[in-house]
Amino acid sequence: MVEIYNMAGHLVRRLNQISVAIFADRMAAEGVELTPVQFAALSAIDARPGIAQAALAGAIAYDQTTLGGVIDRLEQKGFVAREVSPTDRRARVLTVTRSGQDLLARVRPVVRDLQGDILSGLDEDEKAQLLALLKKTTDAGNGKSRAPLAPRDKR
Amino acid sequence: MVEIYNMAGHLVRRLNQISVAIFADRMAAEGVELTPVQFAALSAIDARPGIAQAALAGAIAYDQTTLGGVIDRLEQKGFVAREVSPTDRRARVLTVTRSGQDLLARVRPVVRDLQGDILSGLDEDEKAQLLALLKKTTDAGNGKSRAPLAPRDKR
DNA sequence: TGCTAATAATCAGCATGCTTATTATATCGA
DNA sequence: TCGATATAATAAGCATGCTGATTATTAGCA
Repeated sequence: MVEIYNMAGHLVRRLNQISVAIFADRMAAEGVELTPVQFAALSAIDARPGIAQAALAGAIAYDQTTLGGVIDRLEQKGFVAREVSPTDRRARVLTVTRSGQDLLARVRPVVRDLQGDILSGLDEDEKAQLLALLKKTTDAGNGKSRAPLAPRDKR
Repeated sequence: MVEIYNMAGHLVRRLNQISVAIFADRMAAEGVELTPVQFAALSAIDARPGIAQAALAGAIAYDQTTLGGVIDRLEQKGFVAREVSPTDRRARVLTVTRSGQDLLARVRPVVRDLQGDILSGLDEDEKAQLLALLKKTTDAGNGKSRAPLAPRDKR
């Protein structure tokens, strides 16, 4: 056991991989073209109609550039509308279209249901424990992505 | 709380994101150009000199195509040598170069050390618990990525 | 007010990660 | 041994995810 298999980083990568694969399978079974990332964005916009891209990126911890691309695709599929903000011409304001709402209604129970499958091999207590620990540590590690531990040193 | 924030998928994505960011920070601080994925591959090759790409992909749960690209970059940086297998001309056999070994020696303690930081906000008991649960569920969910739950239906 | 600094979005560029398809080579069974 | 099948690697194509740069716009301050 001189290796990576017990490392948090590796295990988390693996579990994320499993999670994404399960999501893809379920959506395919449902005949729906939607990635986990797209679902999260759509769901979050639905909860905050009129939110701007930057704020949304913060809310669901996506990189702003990445989110731009995600919204592109959601817009192209007709699930999201993107408009210039009336109060800030730099910002783009997002809303879920009717078609997006229909999709959400259809897909939400499937997504809720599949969460349990991601944590396969665990009993209910263990799942709850794991979830609680994940929540605790992600909350603590909050600004880790776009706010580097070390200050931007270049210049 | 009508949302994604308590979902396993979202939390795991976040934690992976945090993990990758911490790794990148530490490597940058070390003046080393190495991603988590590249480190895992290099470390695994070092543990199994002469392993072929397909077998390595299986060992560390990487997609075979993805691994091809990872090895490309490790080879280009001079950390890994790739040769046609003497027993199977389809296969490419991998070994860590001297330079790769030096890098591993230098970076391994840093990687080991950073694992604890990924699980910030947890005490030692909680970290051990989370690690054990992650291990248990990833072991159970093993074939989830390249072995779909539903059979390939197209055609 | 006018200039500077910050912010929102986007672009280019690179690394994962996966799918489908293609090529080269092995393997297995008739 | 030949032929169908399987396997190893790679290519093309798309979706995340991040960095650094650029443009447009806003905010803050002298």
